[in-house]
Amino acid sequence: MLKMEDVAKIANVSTATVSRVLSNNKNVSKKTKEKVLKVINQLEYKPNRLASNFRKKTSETIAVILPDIANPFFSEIVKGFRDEALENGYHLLLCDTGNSAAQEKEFVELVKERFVDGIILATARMPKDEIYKLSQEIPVVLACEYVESYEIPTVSIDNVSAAREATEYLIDQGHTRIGFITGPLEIILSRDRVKGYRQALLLREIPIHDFLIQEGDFSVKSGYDIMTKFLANEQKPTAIFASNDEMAIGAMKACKSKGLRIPDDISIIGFDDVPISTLVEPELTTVSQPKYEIGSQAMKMLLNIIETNDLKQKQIVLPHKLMIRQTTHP
Amino acid sequence: MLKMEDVAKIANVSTATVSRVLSNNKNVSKKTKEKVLKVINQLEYKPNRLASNFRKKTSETIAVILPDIANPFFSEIVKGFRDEALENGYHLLLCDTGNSAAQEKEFVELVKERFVDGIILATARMPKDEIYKLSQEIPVVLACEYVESYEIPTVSIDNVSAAREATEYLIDQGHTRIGFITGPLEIILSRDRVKGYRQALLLREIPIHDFLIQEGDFSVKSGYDIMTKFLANEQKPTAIFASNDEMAIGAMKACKSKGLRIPDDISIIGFDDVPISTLVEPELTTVSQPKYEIGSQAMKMLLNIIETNDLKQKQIVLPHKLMIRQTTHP
DNA sequence: CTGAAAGCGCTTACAG
DNA sequence: CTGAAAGCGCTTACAG
Repeated sequence: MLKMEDVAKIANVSTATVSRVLSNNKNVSKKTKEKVLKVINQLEYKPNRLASNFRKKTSETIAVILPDIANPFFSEIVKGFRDEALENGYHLLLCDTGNSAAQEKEFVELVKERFVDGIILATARMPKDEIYKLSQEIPVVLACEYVESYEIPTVSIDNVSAAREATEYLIDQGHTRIGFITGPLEIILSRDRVKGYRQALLLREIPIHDFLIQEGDFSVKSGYDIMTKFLANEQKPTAIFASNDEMAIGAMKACKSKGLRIPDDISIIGFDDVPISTLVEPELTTVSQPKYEIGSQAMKMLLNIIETNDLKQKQIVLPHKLMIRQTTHP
Repeated sequence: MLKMEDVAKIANVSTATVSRVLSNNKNVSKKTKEKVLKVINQLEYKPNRLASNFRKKTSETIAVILPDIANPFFSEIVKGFRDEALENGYHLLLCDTGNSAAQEKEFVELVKERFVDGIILATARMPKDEIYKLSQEIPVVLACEYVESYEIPTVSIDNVSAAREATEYLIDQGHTRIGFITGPLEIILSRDRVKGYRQALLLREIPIHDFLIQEGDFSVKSGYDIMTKFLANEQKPTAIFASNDEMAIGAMKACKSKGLRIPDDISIIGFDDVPISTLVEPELTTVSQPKYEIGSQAMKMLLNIIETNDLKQKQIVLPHKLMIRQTTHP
């Protein structure tokens, strides 16, 4: 393997100069630069990244910690991360926690040792103050969730308002018994969506029944199971709002298996607008998030923190949109 | 940041000894080892991975190059990669080519500079001989595809036989005009599946019509468009075999929009058995691959090549299974 | 079993 | 604008 020394010798300059050329340092005369570049090309010299990273104490990689890469919601966000990172010469180290808080913690530790340049948490299960602590040690951006009262950089939609609007939409259609299938409550965005749901009922002076709020785990199965439980109750809900599309689809399955027609007998709204939501029948009404945008903006923000150490905008809130399709009346 | 030197000083040993303790080298007395470990724990010393990697010329990361992380087929395989890698102290550098051959090539180059310890190609768009060349430069395992006539390590199902069997299943049900929606033909596994389809027709002495073989790009939309084209033809197929589930689902949509009943008017078989296949209605009959297993075995093989430089088994073929559901008659 | 010392291939003050 | 030289924090023959 060729070293910088070899290049320097042939180009008749010092390794310092070669290094400067490679890093696009301005303190090199045009003539020298051209000469060195020519030798580099001829020799097909590739600098040793391991050495360079070690020397500069950077790895040019960003750790992305997320619950489940197989979840199409996250894979779309990851595309945003990736494009933005790659464009700036960074690579992604993907850490899939398998929805486990313990794994999440482990990854955070692992990743700190690895000298990644920054961390993106796409949804966090750890408590706010730990995220805050982490962000003091290493650049961190939280994607998909908004954290109040801390100076943690976040990129997300307004989950509270989004959930409130979807619930109000159901209320506008005359529903008063609206079942809410929430995601795991240790996750901030889950709590925010519950908050939005409750706000809507409160605003419209509709009584809140605890029984109508049930916690799932974002899987199709949990949606199915909870819906089955709802339907076994004598005071069945007439509409369902689920905190993600998978659970909504699980709920749809349960309704169909009981012979209920959607949306005539029961209305259903999901959250996220993942591709499956237009593949099921009827097509799912759902709250759409700008997934790719969340990803790219979060990465942009992180790289900005890393490179300038100056963060102008601490929190970005992106717009959401209720996609009215066929599981609710228009 | 603490260095090894600090630990050595306090423990009253040389850095060489500390390094040996850390790497679990046997040439350290039990007593010394304990002493050093104690100091390491007290000081909460973490070795600098960047330095260690540089020195050892390894990065302890594996590059995974795949077409599309958002595709649930790949995300399941990635889980297999990840679990196996993590268990052995390796991390994954995920490179999503966005289904582009050019991007794939770029990643290969990028990754070679990065000193990753090995590469997994989950499906390759580059020609066989380039894969072979690459595998001489750096440990490579090809996942999902089988390459004949080269010594490239692969982990896959037998795509030819799987496609043949699925086609024969349709023939057994009396179909003779079977439309085949293939994936991009630059991909080996696409060609293998076409091969299996043709073999089945040949074996059963059913004429092969070129018109019935159409190339999609693995997307729902391409399945929809091709199906629409099939249906516009006066000699419509009575059954469809698609090279992945997304295209099969696209085909289903097209059939439904024309008022065709599945499976009564037309039978459909997909490939891969991704989660959506049981969420659509009717549930999709499809060829199931052991996705997770493909991932973990491929990673195991790669790590084996890296660490022992000795590869006992060059090619692994895992079993597939036709999952008969509701888009075909039983 | 242990240590002294060289060296991995870069980058970066420093001096000119 | 350029070079000599130190040094990043480890690991690894080598010698004992």
